[in-house]
Amino acid sequence: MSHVSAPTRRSEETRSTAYVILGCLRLQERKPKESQLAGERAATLSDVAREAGVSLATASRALNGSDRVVRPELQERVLAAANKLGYTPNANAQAMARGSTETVGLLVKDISDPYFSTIAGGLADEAEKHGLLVMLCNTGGQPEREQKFLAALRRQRSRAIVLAGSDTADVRHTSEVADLLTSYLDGGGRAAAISQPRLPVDTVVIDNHGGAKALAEQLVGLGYRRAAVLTGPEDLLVSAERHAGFAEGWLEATGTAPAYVSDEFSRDGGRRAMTRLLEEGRNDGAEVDCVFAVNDLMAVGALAACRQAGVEVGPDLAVAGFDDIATLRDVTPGLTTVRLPLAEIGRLALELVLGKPSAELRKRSVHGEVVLRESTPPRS
Amino acid sequence: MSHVSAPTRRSEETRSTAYVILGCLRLQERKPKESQLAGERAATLSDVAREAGVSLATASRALNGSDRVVRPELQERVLAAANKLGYTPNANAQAMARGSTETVGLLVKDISDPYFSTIAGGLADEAEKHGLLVMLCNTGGQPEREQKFLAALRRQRSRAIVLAGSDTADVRHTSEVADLLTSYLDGGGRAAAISQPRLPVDTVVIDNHGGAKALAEQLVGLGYRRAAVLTGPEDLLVSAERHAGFAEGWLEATGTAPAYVSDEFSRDGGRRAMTRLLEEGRNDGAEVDCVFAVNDLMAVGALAACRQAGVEVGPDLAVAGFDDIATLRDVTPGLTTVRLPLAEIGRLALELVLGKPSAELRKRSVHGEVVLRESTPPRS
DNA sequence: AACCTCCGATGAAACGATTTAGACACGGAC
DNA sequence: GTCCGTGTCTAAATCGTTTCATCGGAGGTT
Repeated sequence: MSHVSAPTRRSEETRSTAYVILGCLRLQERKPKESQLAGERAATLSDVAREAGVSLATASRALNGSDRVVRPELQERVLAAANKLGYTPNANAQAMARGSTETVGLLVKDISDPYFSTIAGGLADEAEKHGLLVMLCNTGGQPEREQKFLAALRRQRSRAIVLAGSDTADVRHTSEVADLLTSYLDGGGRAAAISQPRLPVDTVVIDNHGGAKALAEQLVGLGYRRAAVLTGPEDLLVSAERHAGFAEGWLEATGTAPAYVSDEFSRDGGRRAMTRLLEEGRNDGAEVDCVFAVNDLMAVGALAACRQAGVEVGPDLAVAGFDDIATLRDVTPGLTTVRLPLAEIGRLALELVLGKPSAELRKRSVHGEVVLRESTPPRS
Repeated sequence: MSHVSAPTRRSEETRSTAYVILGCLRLQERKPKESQLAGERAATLSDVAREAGVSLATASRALNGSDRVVRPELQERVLAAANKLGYTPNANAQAMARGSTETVGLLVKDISDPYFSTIAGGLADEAEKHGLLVMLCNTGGQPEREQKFLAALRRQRSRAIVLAGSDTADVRHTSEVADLLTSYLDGGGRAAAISQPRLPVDTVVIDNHGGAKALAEQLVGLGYRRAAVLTGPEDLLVSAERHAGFAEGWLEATGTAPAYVSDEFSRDGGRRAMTRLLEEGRNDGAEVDCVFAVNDLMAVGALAACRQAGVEVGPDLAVAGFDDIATLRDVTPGLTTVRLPLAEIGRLALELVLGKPSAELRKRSVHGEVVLRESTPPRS
């Protein structure tokens, strides 16, 4: 077989490697139906047992060596047979027989948001270490979807669930989620939440309040005196906590409370809020020297608004954010923010949810670290 | 029951809603072991059937009404029984009996990379519409991990697999992946790839070459004459394609080939490459007026390097990227780039993999759109 | 030689669904 | 009165593993 470039010349023995030679791998001739009808169904454990000339039980033990009491010689024969037949255990059957799976569910509001994707990355890495698979559930912040996913994960008999999602003050929804969760827990599942302290499960608590407060103190230390906060929707807990923390710090340090404007918890929300803030400031003359956006995305929107309005961030006006999103570390001017170890948070959440269960709710606190950059220079 | 604030007063009937009244929901008293031993195991379909006074078969039909031939009255009785017992179908058992699952696997190199997370977002949304769950596999670009995940997805009898991952010229690895994939396909699975044309499966082809070429043409049109390309590792296909496309366009338009520097396919790689480029330029006097980084992350790194070196991007030097990552749309100066409909690509990949199988390989092309911003002003 | 112990392997019963083939009752047509 | 559909429901087989009793035999004690 000289060159394999003529697809017609390809024979059976070439199936595994020959087509690699081509720049573009070719699909070998599949016969979608025939192969199944021809009794070529996936090899099962009984097939392996028969091939090796042992019983089902022995084959099972030899393969997953649970309570390894199988003669080495037999073990080898079974392994060889499995290999020869291309045996792949059926995880669903295993799950049924064992009564537990190797799957954990992860609920996020929006995986394309770097906040969540970074958490997901950390969690996925940790999961891989434990040999677990991650079910990604993108709720889009819709309560129905969140509940649907929760139900689905329960059906799947997921070993554990991590909620990193929408964290609203919607009592009705929260209570329904709590219900689903407790019945899931009753069924032997494990669950943990990230920064949703209202849920009746173990939680990775992010110190939003403290981080924002520390930021406020630093800003006052830099010489700023009149602040405004760009917040998300009122019922979004993260936003509310950060707002409150900042306000508290600011009040304690300056004796005045910061103003605030709220809009969407997104880049565009930040831009709109900032635009409004600038207009109002011009109108009533009560201009601020410093703006805190409750997350980096909003802060970046604010930067854009400033640019458009001809306000130079840094000299004219200080802007700070929260999260320290990696891809945003290069905006100009460098954005002062509160760094959150997001990947670590994901890792921690999985650790928490896999740790041995305890009667009382476990909490694991994570603190942010203020990172000063050029968007908040010392005030002259 | 006036105020429920005293946990001790809580009785059985309050289980579903009462604790919601508290600011912080409380875990109801769980008895981790007892409840299981007390025969309180999850309700099964037989339980429901018994409760409703019908047979297993009827209960099954009534619930998932496949070939609906069950009397409405009975149907209702079954539904009521299921509801009363809090019945949750066991997806694993269903998967076994039906021989198929509701799960699709998604392999990405790094979910915390906005490129992949945006694709994942699009795919997840589409999956939700089809009632499918997404298994997220974060390969970290490690071949062994990729193969492990593929095997795991096969064990799980995933309905389909989408590969959006590492796309290297490593022939050995690619061939092993191809092997795993074909045996998965033989087992009745479906698979598709994103921008990995060497794999023997349906593919969403991203026109990296054309996009980069178009970008080159536009830049020449703006008056640039001496270009350099910041590439990723040589064996990374995306990088190579974009490099080649840009080079081709540039060569055709100016008659000269662009120089290039390669480094990691990341922000830091871009920064290092740019730094080296600037140094070399100063040394041999062959300075460039325009730099194309093969993705936005590298471009942003390049911007940082320029800033540090005191080179003003725009007036002094043009910089362009590729992808149009959403969170990077606000860097300053605005980054010229080639916009890719990433979410759409994820959606498309799922569509492709769920579409009815065909004998020949299906390809779906996606083109980028050049977006000019301030980082590449018209050359005076 | 009879008895007791282990050790290693096996048979068969779960696990929780779906689904096929069969049973039963009821009418209408001849 | 017999025959044949038709419409519902049930019994039982099946899916692929795990695991709990068993059970046969080898080896050591008395």
